[in-house]
Amino acid sequence: MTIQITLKDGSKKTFPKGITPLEIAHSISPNLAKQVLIAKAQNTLIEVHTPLQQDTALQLLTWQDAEGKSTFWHSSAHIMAEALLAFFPNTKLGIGPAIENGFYYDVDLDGKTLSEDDIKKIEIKFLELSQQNNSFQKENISKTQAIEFFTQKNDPYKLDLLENLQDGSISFYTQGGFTDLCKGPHIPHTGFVKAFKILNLAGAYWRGDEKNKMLTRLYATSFPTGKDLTAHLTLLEEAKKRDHRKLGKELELFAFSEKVGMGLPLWLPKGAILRDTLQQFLQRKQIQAGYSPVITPHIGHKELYVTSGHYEKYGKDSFQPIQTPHEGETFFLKPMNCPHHCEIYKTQPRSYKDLPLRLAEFGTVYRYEQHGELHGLTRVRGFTQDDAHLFCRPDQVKEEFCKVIDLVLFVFKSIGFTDYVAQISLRDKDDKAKYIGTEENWLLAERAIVEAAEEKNLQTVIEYGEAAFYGPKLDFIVRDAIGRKWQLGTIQVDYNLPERFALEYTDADNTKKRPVMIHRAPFGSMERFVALLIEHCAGKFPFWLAPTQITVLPISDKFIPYAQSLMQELLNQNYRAVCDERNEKIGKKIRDAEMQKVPYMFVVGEKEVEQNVVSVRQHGKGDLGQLSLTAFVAHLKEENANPQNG
RNA sequence: GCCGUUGUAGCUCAGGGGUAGAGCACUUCCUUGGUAGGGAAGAGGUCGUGAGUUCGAUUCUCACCAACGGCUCCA
Repeated sequence: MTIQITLKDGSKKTFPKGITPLEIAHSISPNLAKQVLIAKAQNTLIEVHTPLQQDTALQLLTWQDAEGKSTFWHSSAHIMAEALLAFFPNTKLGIGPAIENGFYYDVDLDGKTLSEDDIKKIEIKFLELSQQNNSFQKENISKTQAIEFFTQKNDPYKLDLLENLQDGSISFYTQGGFTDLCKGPHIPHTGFVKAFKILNLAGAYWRGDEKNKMLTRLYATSFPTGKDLTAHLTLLEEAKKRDHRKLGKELELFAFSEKVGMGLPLWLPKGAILRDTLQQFLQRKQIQAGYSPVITPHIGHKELYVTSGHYEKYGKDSFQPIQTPHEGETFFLKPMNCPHHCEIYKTQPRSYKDLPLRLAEFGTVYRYEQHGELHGLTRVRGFTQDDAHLFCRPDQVKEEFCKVIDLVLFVFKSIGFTDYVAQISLRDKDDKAKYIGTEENWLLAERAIVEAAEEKNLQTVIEYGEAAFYGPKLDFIVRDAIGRKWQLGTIQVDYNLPERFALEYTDADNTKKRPVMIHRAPFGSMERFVALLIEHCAGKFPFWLAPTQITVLPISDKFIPYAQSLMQELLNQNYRAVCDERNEKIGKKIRDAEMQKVPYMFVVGEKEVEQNVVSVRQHGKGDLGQLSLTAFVAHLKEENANPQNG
């Protein structure tokens, strides 16, 4: 009795029936057999000791494979639980899945907290256990037995999990002295895990529901060699150096003040220049694309938000109202710009010929975010959206969508963002009742988004049920230095506000029609965009965005007049230049300019004055030699094309 | 809002029951220099805020505030 195995490279081999993936690995090479963690047969993960009974397409997965890693980490979570229980036997276990770059386990420590010493002890115990090469043994078990087991252990979380499991599909895994409810699969034995570190502790609600008890989440990672762990920790350190909060302080871009209030960023001179440059860049591009800039106030009458529906939905969770002392009026800080823009739409009767109408505003909004949620510039309470609202006919939705995607992609390309994903959020297929707007319009809009994303060749993820109640949307998701995901650009279709504000246009047949509204923000917000920009380029901004573009460094104060004249000439040509007149040696001035990541430095002394030239030094690259100012400016124009002209 | 950690000079951090220290930055003086830190002197802090324990608290306890790591949330 033989079976045919098709391997990853397409080759077919014949083996006796009942052979295991591990034996097959052995037959290929003993080295592979040492590395194989898990196998994949007909797209299902199976353990390496599983006998194969029929013809199968088989993949042997190692640490090099994503699924090899996640299995490795999941098994590591079991070992960590075993190590933890060795010191805290009363701990109740929640869930312990693999995640990106590691794994976690949610545990109920029975009121105890873990100290640094405890962590160290657990880490040592973990390695002790892994060295025992304990195999992961699976045991299928009936639901009754499982419930009995965890009732005896008094573990409410596992019992909760069991409630949702089908009898017959329940399995336990045991390694060493530790048994856990788990559907598997696992790596062959604990010995594969040679390096382990607990990264941090955090609170997490059981099942992610804030009504439930908060458990302690141990985040950890593990590797097949100590070298891999060291490399990973080095990577984390490097990422921390890019953190926009650290660089924002070092490069004097922005700050926070307890007195001003949490989550309310103060833009320092250098940060303000950067932000302003970005804003002008987009503003110009938008005018080219047929947008009309508008400006609206920072507060709005309560009635505005009653009409928009935001008052009812968010009124009590927002910044509290502002009362006028005499008229008895109530105002709110504006949490978004759309209602104001709807009122602008209504200032005159609109014809189908006027559409699309694209109203754009860099509008500052205020939202009362939970204080635990605030994070540097990426999550704040007062921020400026690069907002615009496109009022269009239903048949224009797709074209407008495509144009916005073009604009977003242009922005990303100009900045050098390449690592992003477009997330399309559509309705929940099973619960269409919670959405407003007609079925016809939804279908039209959803199709328009999907098609537009396809036409523009976006790498997309479709999420059902993630749409806003008022319409589907497309968000651009970008990662920060530490791998956290943030929504930047967004494009959202809205059927709600046109309805609530009773927006109309007169169609060709002289009937009143309702326009569709599209919200869009390529940057998302100036704050979040700048944060990710800082991390993306590690503070080394492209020339056109650098707060200081050129620093002139006189060798001694004899040459300050010449240095000043150079600076002035650069300023006259609209470059951002400064002159370092401090009584310091040139080495020190260069060091400081390098640390501030200024793109170009002019070193000027006797030679330069005599020949009327500058010695140019480029950040991170060093001495470029001597040039006349004219030649340098020509070089700049060649090297640093401003994307505004693109 | 919830769980955990942290809070000492403008910044980065050390210290510790008897009212504080370093480096950088800052001010003044010396130095006038050639591609990543020249030298000296000086000024700077109610040790996050408030209460409690104590003869005495910046240090120990508690509460509050804020930052950080997460969870929940995110128009």
